[in-house]
Amino acid sequence: MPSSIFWFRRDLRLADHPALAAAAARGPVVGLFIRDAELEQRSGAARLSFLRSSLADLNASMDGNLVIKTGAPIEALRSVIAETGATAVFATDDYGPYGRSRDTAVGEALAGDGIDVHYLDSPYVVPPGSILSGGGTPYKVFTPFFKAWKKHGWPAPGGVVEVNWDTSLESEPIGELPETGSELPAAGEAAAWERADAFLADAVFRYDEARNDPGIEGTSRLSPYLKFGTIHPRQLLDRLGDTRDEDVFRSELCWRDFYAEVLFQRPDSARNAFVAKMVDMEIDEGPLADERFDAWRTGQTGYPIVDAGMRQLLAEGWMHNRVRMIVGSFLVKDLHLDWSRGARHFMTHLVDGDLASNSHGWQWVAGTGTDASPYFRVFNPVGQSRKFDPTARYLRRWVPEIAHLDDKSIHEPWTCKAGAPAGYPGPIVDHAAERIEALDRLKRLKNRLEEG
DNA sequence: TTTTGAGTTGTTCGA
DNA sequence: GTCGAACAACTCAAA
Repeated sequence: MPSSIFWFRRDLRLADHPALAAAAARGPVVGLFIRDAELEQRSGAARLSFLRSSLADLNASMDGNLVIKTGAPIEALRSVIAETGATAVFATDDYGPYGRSRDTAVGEALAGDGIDVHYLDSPYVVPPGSILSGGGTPYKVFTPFFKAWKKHGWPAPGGVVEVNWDTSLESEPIGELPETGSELPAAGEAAAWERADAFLADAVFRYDEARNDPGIEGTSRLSPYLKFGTIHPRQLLDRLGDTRDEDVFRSELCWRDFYAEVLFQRPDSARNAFVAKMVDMEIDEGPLADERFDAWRTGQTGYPIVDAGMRQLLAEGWMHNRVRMIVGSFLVKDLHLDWSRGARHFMTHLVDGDLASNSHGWQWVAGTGTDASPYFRVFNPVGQSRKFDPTARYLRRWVPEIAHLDDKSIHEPWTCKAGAPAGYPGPIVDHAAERIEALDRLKRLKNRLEEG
């Protein structure tokens, strides 16, 4: 039997892998990863480094038989087909805008060459497009989607796939690990399970509360592994019980599916407001806006919780989710900048950067997304800091200039009796004033819509 | 078709 | 310090 090619993309694991199992059932398999310059350009150093470490781990699990090719996917696939005489290509289906158009083009081209192309399974619990509301339309609200998703169900995870790897090809290099200056998590399938086991044995049972405290390890930290498929969400669901806290974690996995579904239905929503009328919202641009964006980006806004988050992002390629919301709200509602500007910065630096979750997380914060959240929801960066980091453990870790301040004034150093600490900026804007400005802009938008 | 209930994560004000 | 109400009205999803 001639070999099949298994084309790895966002599924860098050997367990619970239906698409790989389908390839393996057909005979020898060339395990291929294509270094696509188009995708590498979109990754910052941290994500690229994590990806390459994940590939190195996968290669080790495959006894060194992972084949790397560099170039446009169709050319790389044709060259492997020419070298091995492979007659079929298998891959896990991709539902993002770039992946869909790439896979359609590749599928048509290879079909023309007489090659069988199979896209199976997905990186999600339920593949996008499978869950529709009673009216046959896609869901736009999370809660009914969550209910339908649970009702729909999912297959039990499979075991490790036994593969007869085709060893005839020389591989190109995985690529250097770019210098990031970031502390990245350990990559690979075993590392994913180490993290998952630790989380599922302990923090998951306090998840509802603990996930909101950025000063402790209360979140799963599994997002980078889910991004590259070193673990599949099915495998996590299979380990969850029915306590309230476990159900909250289950809902977080469902959010990942939900946003993939929304992006699948509306590919334009990666860059543009999901709610069309919000594109007319007034945003600030120009030199002052750029200066403020730079202060935000580098963690120099004078609001400790915002600066802590932005610095954590640069240092770890990751930011605590509670803090993602706070810095997002600050960019959009205090600085009046376009959410997509913040989203692009996140996508550059996040190790777990996922287009669907990132774009729609930002749109939720900006009020341009799928939920009908009340317009007066503006995060207060001081209030959030006091509420969720009461002992300032997170602030002291990431903003050492103010670490000596007491637990009360550290959240708003400008109120410090001894005067503002040296080496830390004063607040670049006044939150109370900018909150009112944000509400005014929404009011003005509404008035314009009513007139027009 | 119409009706009804509900909607991730908030803030502020005043009692 | 704590608590409930107001914020302002709209869209979605199901019955």
